[in-house]
Amino acid sequence: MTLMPGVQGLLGLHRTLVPAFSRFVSSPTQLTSVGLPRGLCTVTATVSDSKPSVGPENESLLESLTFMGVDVKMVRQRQPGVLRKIITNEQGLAHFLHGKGASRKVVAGIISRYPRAITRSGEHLEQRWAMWRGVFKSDSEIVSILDRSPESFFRSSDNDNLEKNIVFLGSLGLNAKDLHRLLTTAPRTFSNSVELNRQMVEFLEDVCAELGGEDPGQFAKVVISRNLYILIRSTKRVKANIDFLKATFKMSDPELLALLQGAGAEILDLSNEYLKRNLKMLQEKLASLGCRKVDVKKLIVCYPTVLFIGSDTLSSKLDCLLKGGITMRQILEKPKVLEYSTQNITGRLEELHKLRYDFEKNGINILDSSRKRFDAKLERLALSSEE
DNA sequence: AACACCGGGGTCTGCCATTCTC
DNA sequence: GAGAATGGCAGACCCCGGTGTT
Repeated sequence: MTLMPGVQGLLGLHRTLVPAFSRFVSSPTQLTSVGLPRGLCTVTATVSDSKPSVGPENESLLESLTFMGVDVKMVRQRQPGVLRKIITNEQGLAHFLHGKGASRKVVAGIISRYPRAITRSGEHLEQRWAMWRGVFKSDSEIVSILDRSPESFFRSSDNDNLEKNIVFLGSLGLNAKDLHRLLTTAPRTFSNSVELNRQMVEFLEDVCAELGGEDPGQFAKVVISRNLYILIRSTKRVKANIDFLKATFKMSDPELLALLQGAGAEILDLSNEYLKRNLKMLQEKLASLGCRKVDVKKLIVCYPTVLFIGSDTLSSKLDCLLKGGITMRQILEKPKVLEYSTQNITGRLEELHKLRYDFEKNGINILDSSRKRFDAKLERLALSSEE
């Protein structure tokens, strides 16, 4: 974690860029209103008529933000307290982010969506960025995450905690690639308190141990790398889902253990109500199509992702397959076809019908293939039908 | 060469509620 | 008591291709 002590000072040199709105300040971690050189910030306390009960908004800050293209209305709606602050670092933040390749528009978007970002000091930003750079390959990668989710980067001011998280997650056996995927996909994980992350990991280890698993540490690692969102969910939610699966299908411990560290990991973070609703609809739908209870269980065990699919989507997907001449038996045998969009399936069925493709004879694997492979197959079919 | 099996990769924030801190 | 920090929630799949087998 190498930091650049000179950068803070450098930032200050650029404050003259927009002299009228120069409101820079840097303090060790966060901006505070005590012990700072007055000359570095504009202190304006104009009475605002919008909210007389609390302190007035800082007019010069409002002007500064407006000038930067920030959506002040949005700021007021999200974190109104920020607008009342006497000392902020919006220019420093903007300069910092520009230096990392962010456009003016991106910066404005970041501040609009997570106003508290402007309360972070230059030094804090440098330090946090350096830590993220330890995981990412380039500044632009980080900029794109910030643009996507400013809150993930700015919500916590605790850089020590961030470092502890990186160490902790690394200690689980997650390698550099895993960490990269984790931070890209679920950046919020790194703003969680390390204690919260630890709780989830311990919870997963306990689950494994209770089910008679041999290596709880490995289990937790596998579940996390299979479901990158799990650390930003509550243990309450994950527990409810595990209990629900266990009770509903009366699974044995080894059966459940295998499911959870296999394809089942990805449905653990669904909202419990959603999971229940989807299963109920699935059971009803399959029953109406003549499937037995054992068929449903078998389907869930070998293809738990089916529970991820919303009931309307699933229903229309099944209808579309059945209408296209596929049988329920075939779908149960090759449930992966359900992974493709209804639109994709519909299109493929149409094309195959044109060529009088015989699903009875050839099976339905052709529906579960990449676009490239499907097109190649189609070409071959067209050629052979010409003969 | 064609197919089947199977695992991996992408992607997911923005808001509200509660607790902490000054 | 205000604002900051943190926890938790709803939302709701799709696609590709390596590799072993036939």
